[in-house]
Amino acid sequence: MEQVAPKKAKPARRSPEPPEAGEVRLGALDGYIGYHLRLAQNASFRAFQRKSGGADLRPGWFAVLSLIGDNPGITPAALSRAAGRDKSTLTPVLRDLTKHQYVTSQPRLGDRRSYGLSLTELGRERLTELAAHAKAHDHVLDEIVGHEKDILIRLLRRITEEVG
Amino acid sequence: MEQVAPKKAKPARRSPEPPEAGEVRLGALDGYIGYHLRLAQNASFRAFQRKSGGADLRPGWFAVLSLIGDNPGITPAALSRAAGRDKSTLTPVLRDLTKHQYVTSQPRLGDRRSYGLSLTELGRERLTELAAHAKAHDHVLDEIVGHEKDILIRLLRRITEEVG
DNA sequence: TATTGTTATACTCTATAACTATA
DNA sequence: TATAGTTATAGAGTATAACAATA
Repeated sequence: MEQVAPKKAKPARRSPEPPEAGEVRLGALDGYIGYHLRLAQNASFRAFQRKSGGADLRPGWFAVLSLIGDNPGITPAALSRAAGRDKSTLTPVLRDLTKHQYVTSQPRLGDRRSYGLSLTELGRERLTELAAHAKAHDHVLDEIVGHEKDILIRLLRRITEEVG
Repeated sequence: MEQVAPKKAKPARRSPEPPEAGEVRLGALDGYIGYHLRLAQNASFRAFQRKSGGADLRPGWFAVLSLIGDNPGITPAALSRAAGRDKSTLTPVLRDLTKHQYVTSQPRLGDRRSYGLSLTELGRERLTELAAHAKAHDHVLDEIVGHEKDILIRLLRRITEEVG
């Protein structure tokens, strides 16, 4: 549970009276799923950012690009539902991805309010590139959880679907 | 007073050609621990916010209050390490908690740069109250994961500690 | 020199509300 | 009336950098 940057760890070892560094009691917090969920997600997210920071990989891009790649013609609304976020959060992402020529839109025949999204050739290349980073990152997670990965994903998915 | 549960689901059930609502393929994303971690944490966080919004329960308060309660005399720096966030993020939280009379500071005898934190009687009451909300929320999570709670927490903790 | 706590600043992710153009 | 997409605004959570005081 240390900082992200260097490895200057060196237990202060003073601890005159009050609870110091490593010996803090988590107490009731330790039994909360929500607490551990937050810590783990945060740690994972920061590690991911760190690892891909140099590659112009916005954390929000990969999931969107990947979903479009697997669902050519998908609409922004369907995308937002699949990604579990509000449609308004997608607008800037899609604008960026379009500006970078990773994504194109086609008008939808039956509904002029909407439009279908798909990857350009460039977008496909970009996705491949980003997927390599994501895979490397997730590989670390895979190693940490080992053979219990299936259980973990099943539980997380259940939380996503049923919490409310 | 305003209920936040509109609950106006309305399955569109049209799906002419492109991937619509529920039938989106997650594709590669589905195998990523990081992806499910993010979705689950987000869903859980929002549910928690929704449930406790009326009670003036800032999501960031409970963990801090709880940690101080379990570690009287803890310093802000130790607190930040225990909570896994930067010390600068604690300053405003502690200011609020102090302003509300939930937390007090005592000077530290051996180190005049720092100070020890502890709960006031009011803070202890507040913590009890917040803990009830948190417990209710986490109870939902408990039910979702069932008997595999221990496994889940163990895996999450391992991720928190080892990712990097 | 290193650490504690504070301040200033900024970025990401996300949400709600209001608006348009359709449907 | 309801939905799709956009815009504007807001808030939570977090980070980094620089600073003064102290170690």
